[in-house]
Amino acid sequence: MRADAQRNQERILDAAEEVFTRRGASASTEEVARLAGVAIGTVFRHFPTKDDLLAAILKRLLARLAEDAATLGGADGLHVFFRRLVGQAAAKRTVVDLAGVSVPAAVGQLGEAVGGLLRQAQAAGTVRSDVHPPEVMALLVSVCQGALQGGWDAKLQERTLAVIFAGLAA
Amino acid sequence: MRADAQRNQERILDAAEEVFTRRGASASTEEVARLAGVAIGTVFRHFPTKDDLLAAILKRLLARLAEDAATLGGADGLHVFFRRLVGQAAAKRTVVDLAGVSVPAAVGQLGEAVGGLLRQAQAAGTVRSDVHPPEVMALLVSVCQGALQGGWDAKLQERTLAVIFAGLAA
DNA sequence: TACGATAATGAGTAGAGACTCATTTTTCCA
DNA sequence: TGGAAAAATGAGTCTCTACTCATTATCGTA
Repeated sequence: MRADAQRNQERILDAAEEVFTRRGASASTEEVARLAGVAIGTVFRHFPTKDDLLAAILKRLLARLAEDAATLGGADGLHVFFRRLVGQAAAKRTVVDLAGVSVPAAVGQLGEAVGGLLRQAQAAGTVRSDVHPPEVMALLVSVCQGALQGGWDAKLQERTLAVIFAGLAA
Repeated sequence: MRADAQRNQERILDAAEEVFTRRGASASTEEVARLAGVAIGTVFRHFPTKDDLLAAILKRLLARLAEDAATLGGADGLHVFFRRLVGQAAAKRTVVDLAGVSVPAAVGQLGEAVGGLLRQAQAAGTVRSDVHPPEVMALLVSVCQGALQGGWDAKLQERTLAVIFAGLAA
C-alpha cells in the first residue's frame, strides 16, 4: 500500500470516529471527508460503503476495548473495566448505535478479555462464582447504552455501578 | 374534532408504533401512511413533522408504562416491572432509540410511578433503603437498552436481572 | 529522473424521503 | 337535505446524501 494511501486511511478512520461519535451514525460521509481533509471519493475508495466505514471504526473501538481489558486483571480488574466503560459512554456518544453493523470477530475478542477478568475476580473471591460471562457482557452493554442515552453524571455512575457491583459480589 | 379525523389519528398512531417499533426510527413516513390506510398528506396534517410523530408515540409508550407501573405495588412490584420491561424490550425494538426526541412530562410521570414502586419495596424490606430513584431509573433504561440491542433470550434475561436484583436486595 | 502504477479529486448522478397544496371528499349542523 | 367548514388526497417539489468516474496528481522504482 502506498504511503499516502495509508496516511489517508488512518485520517479517515480518525475523522469518522470523531464525527460518528459526536453526531451519531446518521452523520454524512461528506462531513467525515471534510474533517479528514480528503475528497469524498477518497473515502469511498477506502471504504466502498458507508456501512463498511461504520464497521471499520466499530471494529477498532472494540479491539481497543479488548486490549484495554487485557491489561487489567486481579481482584478488581472487572470493576475497573466497568467504570472506565461507563465513564467513556457517559462522555461520548459511542457508536454502538447499531446501524445494522456487526463485527463478530471483534466482539469475540472482547468477550474473551472480559471472561478473563471475570475468572480472575472470581478466583480472588471478589465476585460470586455462579455468575457467567454472558450476563456480565449483557450488563456491560446495558450500562454502556444506558450511560450513553442518559448522559449520567459522576454521582449517578457511581451509584448505579454500586448496585451492580453489590449484585456481583460474593 | 371531526369523527374521521379522530379515527385517522388513532390509526396513524397505531401504525407508527408498529412501523417504528419494527424497523426503527429511520423507517419512512410513507410506510406509516400505507399501514394506516391513509394518504401521506393526512399523516402530515395530524403531525406536521416526523419528529412530532415520533414524540407522540414515545409519549404514548411512556404513559402506558407509567400506567402499568401504577397498577403494580407491594414487596416485589418493582421486580415485576423490571421483568416486564426487559421482556418487552427483548422482543421488540422499542423506539427509545433517541432521534433527538424528548418528552419531559411523560418521563416525569414514569419516574414518579417507579419511585412509588421503589418506596413500597423498601417498606416491605425487599430492597435496600440506601437505593435512590435515579439509579433505579438508570438501571431500567440500561437493561431495557441492553435487551433491545442484544435480543436477550429468556435465560439471559433471568440471569442478568438476578444480578441486579441481588444488588438491590437488602 | 522518467515513467507506469496507484491514489486523489470533485463535479455529477440517482434515489430516497420529508413535506406542500390545489383539488376532491366527507362530515355534521341548521 | 343543503351547503359550508373540515379533512383527505396524492402527485409533485425540494433537499440531502450515498455513490460514480473521467481526469489529475502522487508515489515508488529502475
